[in-house]
Amino acid sequence: MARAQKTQNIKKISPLKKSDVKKAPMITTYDPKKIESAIQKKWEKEKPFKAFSSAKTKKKPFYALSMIPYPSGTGLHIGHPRSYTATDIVARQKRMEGFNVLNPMGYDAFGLPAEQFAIQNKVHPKKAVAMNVATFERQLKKLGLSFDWDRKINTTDPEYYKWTQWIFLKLYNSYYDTKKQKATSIESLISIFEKRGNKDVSAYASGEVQEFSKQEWLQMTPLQKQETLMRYRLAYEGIAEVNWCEELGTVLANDEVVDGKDGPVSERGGYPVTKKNIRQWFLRITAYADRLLSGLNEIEWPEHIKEIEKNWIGRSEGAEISFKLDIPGQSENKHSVKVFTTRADTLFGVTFIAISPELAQSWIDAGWSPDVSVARYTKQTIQEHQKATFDATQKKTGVYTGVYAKHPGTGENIPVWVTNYVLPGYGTGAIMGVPAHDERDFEFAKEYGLPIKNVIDPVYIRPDVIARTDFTKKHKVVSLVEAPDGKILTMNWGPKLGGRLLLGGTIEKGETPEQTALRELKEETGYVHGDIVSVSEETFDYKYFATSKNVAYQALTRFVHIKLRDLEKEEASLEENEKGLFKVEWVSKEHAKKEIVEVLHLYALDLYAFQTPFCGEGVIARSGEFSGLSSLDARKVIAEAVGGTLVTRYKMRDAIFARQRYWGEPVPLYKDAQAIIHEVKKLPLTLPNTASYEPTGTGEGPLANIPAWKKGGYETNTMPGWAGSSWYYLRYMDAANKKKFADEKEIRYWKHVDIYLGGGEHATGHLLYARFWHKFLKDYGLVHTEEPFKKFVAHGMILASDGRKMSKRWGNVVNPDDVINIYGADTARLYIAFMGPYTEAIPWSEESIVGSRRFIERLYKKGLRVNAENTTKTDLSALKAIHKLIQKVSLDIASCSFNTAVAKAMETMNILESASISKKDFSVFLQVLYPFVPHVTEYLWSQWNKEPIHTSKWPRADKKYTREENVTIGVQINGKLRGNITIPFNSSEDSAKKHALEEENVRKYIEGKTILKVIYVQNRIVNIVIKP
RNA sequence: GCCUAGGUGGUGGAAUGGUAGACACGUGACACUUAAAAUGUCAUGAACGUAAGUUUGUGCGGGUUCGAGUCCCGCCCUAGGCACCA
Repeated sequence: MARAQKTQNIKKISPLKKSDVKKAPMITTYDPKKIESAIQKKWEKEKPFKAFSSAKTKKKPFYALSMIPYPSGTGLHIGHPRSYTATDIVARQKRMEGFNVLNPMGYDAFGLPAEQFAIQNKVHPKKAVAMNVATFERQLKKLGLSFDWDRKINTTDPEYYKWTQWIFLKLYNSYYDTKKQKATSIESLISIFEKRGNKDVSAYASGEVQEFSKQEWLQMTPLQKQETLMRYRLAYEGIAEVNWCEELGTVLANDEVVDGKDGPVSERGGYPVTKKNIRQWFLRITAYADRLLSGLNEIEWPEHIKEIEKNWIGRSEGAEISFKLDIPGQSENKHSVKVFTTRADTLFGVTFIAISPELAQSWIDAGWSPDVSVARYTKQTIQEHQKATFDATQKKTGVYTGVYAKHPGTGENIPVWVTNYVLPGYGTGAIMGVPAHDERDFEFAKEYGLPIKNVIDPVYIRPDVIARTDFTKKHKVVSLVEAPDGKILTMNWGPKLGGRLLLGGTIEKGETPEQTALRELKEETGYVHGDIVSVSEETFDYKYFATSKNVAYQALTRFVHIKLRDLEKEEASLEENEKGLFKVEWVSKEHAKKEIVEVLHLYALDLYAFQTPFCGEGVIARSGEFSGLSSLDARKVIAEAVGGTLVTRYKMRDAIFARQRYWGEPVPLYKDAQAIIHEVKKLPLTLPNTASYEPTGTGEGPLANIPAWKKGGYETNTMPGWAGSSWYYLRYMDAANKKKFADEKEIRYWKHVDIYLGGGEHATGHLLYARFWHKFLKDYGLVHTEEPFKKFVAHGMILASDGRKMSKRWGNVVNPDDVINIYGADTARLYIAFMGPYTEAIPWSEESIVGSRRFIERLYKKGLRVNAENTTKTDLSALKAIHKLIQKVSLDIASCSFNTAVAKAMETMNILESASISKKDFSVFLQVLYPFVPHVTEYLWSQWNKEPIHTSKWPRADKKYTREENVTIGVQINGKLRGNITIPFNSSEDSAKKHALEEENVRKYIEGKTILKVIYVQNRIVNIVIKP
C-alpha cells in the first residue's frame, strides 16, 4: 500500500553521518541490543501475542489494524513504524485491559513496483517479492511489534487470491436492486426478465437500457443476453475512455495520474498520459454511492478524510429538462436535447444551450449535417479533450450550431452552441446557459456577446434586523457613478456613520429612479453632466437599521448606473443637517470593493463595475407565474412545471478493475469460441509462469503473450493493485481457513476493525474500495456490519530532518535499522511516539532522539536500584505522580495523543528518580510504560515479578492519590497576573479572596484603590477588578 | 477559484475561555575529571533592571469578556484535498 518510492536496486542506505553516531549516549549498563534480542527471542518462542479464535476465549474482541504494507525493494523507512508503533501501543494496552486483541500483519505485493523491479533486474516478481518480504519482516521484528505472526497473509499467495477471485465472481453474478437497496443474484434478475421483461425492474444499470418484453428477452441470442446483463452486473465488461500511458503500456486510474508541465503524466515515472478507448472490466461502485455517503455518518473518522470522500462521491441533486430542437431542414418537434442542472430555478434566465463536442459528434453520427465549420470545431475540440485532462483556466470557446431550442417555459427560440467547457461524462453532456447566475456561462456569454438575463434577485437582510417586524417602507436608489477615467464616486461617511458608501437617495413621489439618481447626484455632489447607462429592472429588497434615526427600514432599491461626461460641477445644495457629514471621494473600483461594507452597495459594484454574476440564493423574478418564489423552493416547482425530472447525480465513476499487467490476480473468466463468458469453476485460477511479462503495448496485458492462456480464452488483463487490499482485514479474522474466506463464527466475533491506522492519502482509493466491498459482502450476509473500519486515524508523515519528504532522490531517507543499531528499538519507538502529535507531519531529528534514550537509561537505572534497595516504603509524592500518570496515559492512548502521554511519563520519572519506591509500586509505573517501551519494561518487570507483564492487568488510578489537597492559583488584577497563592483544593470564595488580598505583591497594587469586584474560579484563578 | 486543517521560544511541541511556553532537544554556567565524553545541578521567550520586579509577547487588524493562543468578524501566509461536475 505505501508504495511511494520507485523500486530500484536494493542498496543499503546509511544517512547517519559518523558525527551523529558519536552523539549516541555512552552505554553504561543499559544494553538495548542484549535486552531486546533476548526478549524478542522469548516472544518468538512463546507467542504471547497470539489472538484467540472465538471458540477458545471468553474475552471481548478488539481488532487493531495497521494498513497492509507494500513490501518495496528498499525496505522499511522510518515513516512505516509510525502507524505500526501506534497500533502496537493500542494493542498492548488493550490486551492488558483484558481484551482478546487481533493485531495482524501481512503483505500486499501485487502491482507495478514489483513488476518494474522484476523487469529491470531480470528476476521473477515472485522471487523479488519473497526477498522484499524477508527484509520487511526482519525489520518489523526488530521493532518489537506485537503482531500475531501466525495470521500473516500475502495477497500474491494463490491461497489468498483464490478468495479475491471468489469475491470478484460474486460481484459478477450480482446486480443492485434499487428498491431493496442491496446486491442481489443475477439469476433472480434473469428470472424476472423471463417472466416480464425489464419493464419496471428495480435494477441499477449503466446508461439507459432499452425496454424489452418477456418475449423479446426469450428471443435474444445468448450473446445479446450477455450484453444486456452486462448493463446490470456489479462486475462488468465495457468500453471506456481511460488514461493511457504509452511508456508504461498500461491504463492508469485517475489517482495515478498527476498534472505535469505539458498536460497529465503518470504519477510513477512522469510519462505522458493520453485518453484512449479500451475494453475494460469495471466494478459498479456507483450503485453504492448513497450508502458510501451515508455510512460516513456512523464511523469515527477524521473529518477531513470524510470530506474528501464526500467530495469524491460528489452527490448533487438536480433536474433533467428537455428542450425541443428546431434543426434547419428537419421537421420540428422530432428531436430534443436534455440538459442537467442543479439550478432549475434559473430556467427563465437561459439565453443559450451549450453542448459538449462529444454530444455534437453523436448527433452528426446520427445523421445531423451541420455547417462545415461546426463539424470541424467539433472534431478539433474532441481531440483536445482526449489529449488532456480538463483545465479550469483554459479559455472557453464555442460555435453556434445553427440549431435552435425551444424554451419550455416561454416558447422562445434559444441558440444551441457547441463548446469546449461542457464535460461529456457528467450529466447529459448538455447544459442550459444562464450567464446571469453561473460564472462559467457568464464568461462564455461575455466572450460571444450573448444576452444576460437576471432572474434571481438577492435578498438582503442585515443580521441586526433579522428579528424585527417594524419596518418603515421606502423606495430608494443606489447609484454607481463612474468618472471618465473609470474611477468610482463614493461618499465617505466616516467610521461611525457607515464608512464608505456609494451615492444613495430616496425616490420622491412622481419621480422615476433615473430622475432621483440625477437629482441626488447634483444635490449631494454638484456634478451635473451624468448620463444614465442603465437602471436595474429589479427592485432589491434591503432591510437595515439606521442608527442615526433609530428606524428600521425596508428599502425597495433600484440600481442606477451613471457615467459622467466630464467633471463640471455646480454648488452642491445640501441641507443644513447634512453638511460636513461626508466627503465625496473618487476611488478605483478595486479600492471601493475593499472599503465598502454594505452588501447592497457591493452588489451594485459587482454588477456594474465588475460585472460578475450572482450565483447565490434569492427570490425568483421576471419568470412569469414563478416570480416571487424563493430560489430554493422554485428548483422543484419550475422543473416539474416544464416536464423535467428530478435526478441525483454523482461525480464518482465506476471503478476500472483491470491492469494491462502481468503481476496481478487473474480474472477467473474465459470466453468460448462464440464469445460467451464462462466462470472458472475451480479457484484459484493461478497466474501462469512466463519469462516475458513485459507489456504488449497494445492495450492487452502481457498474459496475451502466453499462447496457452490466450487459447483458453482467458482474460489477459489482471486485477488492479487495490483488489487484494479491499478485503484483507477479513482474512486476518481466520487466515488459515481452507474452505471459506473466513469462518462465519469468526466474522461474527470480530465484527469489524475497531481501530485502523494508516495513511490518509488512501481516502479515495483503498479506503473507499474496501468500504464498497464490505457493503457488498454484507448484502449477502457474509459480514454483519455496514462499515469495515469503525475508527480510522490518519498518521502524519515523518519528514526528513531538512523538512522535505524522505526520498532517495534527496538522499535523506532514515532507515529504522540504523536507528535501532545506535539507540535500540525501545528508543526508536519512544521517540516516534513522543516527537509530536500523531496526525501531524513532523521532521525526524537526529538531535532530539537522544532525549528518549536518556529517559530509558534513567528508567533502567532506577529499575535496578528499586530491585536492589527492595524497600516496601513508597513516598507519597511518587504514588501521587504514578496514579496521575495512569489517568493521563489511559486517556491519551484512547485518543492517540501518544506525545503527551510520554511527556507525562517523563515528568513522572523526574519525580520518581529521587523518591523512595517499592517494587510493587514501581511495577505499576512499568506497566503504564510497557505499551511504549515493551523490551526494557518487560526486562525490569521480570526481575521481581513472576507473572508476565503483558498479561498483567492494566492499572487503575486510585482517587486517593489523584485528588489534590492544595492548589497554587494565580491572582490577577484587572486581568494581569500579579501573584500566586496556594490554597486548599476546592476553597470557598471567601477564603480564596481573603488569601488573594493578603498576597504581598497584590497588596501593593490594591492599596488605596477601590475594588469593583472579585472574580473567583474555583481551583483556577482570582481576578480582582479595581478602579484604575 | 472553492473546500478542509493549521500558524505558539533557537528547534519539536504543551495548554476543558482562567498563572502561555508542560515535556524534550539545543544553548550557557557550574560540579565531577589530568582532560574530553558521559552524567549531575542550575538557568534559558524578548526588552529593561544588581535585585525585587516591570513592560511586552501565541501570523496581522478589529471585536466580545473581569479575563482570549483558545470565541466572533476581516485579512495575510503554509499544508492537504477538489478543480469548467452546471
